[in-house]
Amino acid sequence: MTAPSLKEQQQRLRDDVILAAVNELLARKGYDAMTVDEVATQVGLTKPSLYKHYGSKEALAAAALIRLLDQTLATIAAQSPTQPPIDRLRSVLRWALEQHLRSAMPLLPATRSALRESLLKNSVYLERLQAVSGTLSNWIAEAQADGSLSTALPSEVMLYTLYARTCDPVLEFLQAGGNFSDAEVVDLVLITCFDGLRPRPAVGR
Amino acid sequence: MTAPSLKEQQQRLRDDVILAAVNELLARKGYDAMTVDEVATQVGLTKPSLYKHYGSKEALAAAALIRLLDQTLATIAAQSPTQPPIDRLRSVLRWALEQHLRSAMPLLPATRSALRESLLKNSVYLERLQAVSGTLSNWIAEAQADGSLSTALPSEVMLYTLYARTCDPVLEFLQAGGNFSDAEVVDLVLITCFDGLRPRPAVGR
DNA sequence: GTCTATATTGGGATAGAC
DNA sequence: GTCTATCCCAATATAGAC
Repeated sequence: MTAPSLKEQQQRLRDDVILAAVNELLARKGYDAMTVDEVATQVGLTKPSLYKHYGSKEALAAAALIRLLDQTLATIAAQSPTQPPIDRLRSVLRWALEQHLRSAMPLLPATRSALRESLLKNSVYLERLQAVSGTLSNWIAEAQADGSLSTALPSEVMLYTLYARTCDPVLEFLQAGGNFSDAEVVDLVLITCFDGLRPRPAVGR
Repeated sequence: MTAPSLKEQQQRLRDDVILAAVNELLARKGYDAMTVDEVATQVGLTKPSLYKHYGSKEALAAAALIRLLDQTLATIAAQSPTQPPIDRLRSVLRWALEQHLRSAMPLLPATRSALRESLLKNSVYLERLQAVSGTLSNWIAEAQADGSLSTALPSEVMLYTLYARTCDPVLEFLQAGGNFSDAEVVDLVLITCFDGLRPRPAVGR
C-alpha cells in the first residue's frame, strides 16, 4: 500500500466534483429532468467526457447515490457509541435534513422508473444501502429496548419513516414560506418526526 | 337550470375517465416520465384527440390535479361538523393515504419543474388549493384550541406536514415489504404522523 | 371529434480527431 | 482524456382527411 499518486488524487477530486453536481441536480430537478449536458456544463466538461467515465446517465446517477450512502455511513460512524441510541438516530437524521436543505439529498426515484430498476441490480448500491439500514435497525432496536422509542410501532416502520423524512417536502415548504431559518426548519421536522402532531405531556415524570 | 343533456353527461364521463388515467400515471411514474401517448392508449383514444381537448401536456396534468383537489374538497365537505376537529383531520388524511395506496395520489412536482411553474399561474388550481388549505387550517386551529393538537408547533408546520404525508414514500415501502395489509399501512402512517416515533404514556389521565 | 401521418426538438449516446 | 460533430430515438405537438 503506497501513498496515492498525484494522478489518483486528481481523479478522486474530479469524481467528487462531478458526483456532487449530479447530486445537486438530482435533488433540484429529479432524475428525469436532469440532463447530462447540464452536469457537464456545471463541472466545466462536455458530455462525451462524462460518458467516457460513466457509461450512461443511469450509471452517473447510481455513482452519485452511492457517494451519498458513503457520506451517510461516515456520519453514522462519527456518532459516539456512548450516546443514547435515540440521540444517534436523531443526529443522523439531522445531518440528512441539513443535506436536504442544501439541495444535496436527491429525492427517491418514483415507484416505477428505469433508474429504480437499475439500482436494484447494482450490487454496490445495495450493499451500501444494506450497511446503512443494518446499523440504523440496530440502533432502533436499542432505542426500543431502553424505552426511548415506541414499541407499539414495528421497527420496519421506524426505519422507513426515517428514510422518508430525509426527502420530506415539508422542508421545502417551510423554507419557501420564509418564516423560519434553516436551523428552525430542521428542528421543526425533527419534532414532527419523533413527537408527532399531538400534544405531549410535560417531560420529566 | 335545465337537466344536463346526454351529450354533456357523456363529456363529463369521458373527461373523468381521462383525468383518472392521468392521475394514475402521474402517481406511478411522475410528470416527466408520463407520456401523452400512454394516457391516450389507456383511455382508448389517440394522442391528437387528447390534444383537441387539452391544449398541452401541462394542461392535462393541471386538469387532473384540479380534479383531485375537487375530490379532496368533497371529502372535506363530507366530514360531520359535530366530530372533533382532530378526527376530521385524521379522516381526510386517511382518505388521502388510501388514494395514495390506490395509485391515485400524484407526487408533488419537484422543486423546479415546468409543471410547477405553470401551476403557479393557474388561477383555478390556486383557488382550489386555497380552499383546501383554508378549511384545514381552520380545523388545525380548532384542534389546537381544544388541546388535541400540540400548540408547540406552528399551524403552518402542521398543514404542510399533512400535505407531505399524502405523498409519503413510507406507504410504498411498507406496501412493497409485504408484511402489512393496506389498511394496516394506513393506520401505521397515521400513527407516525400524529403520535411520532417516541413512546407515549398510556392514554386516559 | 377522431383518426393517419408528419413536423420538430430535446437529449441520450457515440465516432473520431487531437 | 477532452473536444467537435453527429446519430438517433422518443415524445410533444400539429396538419389535414374523414
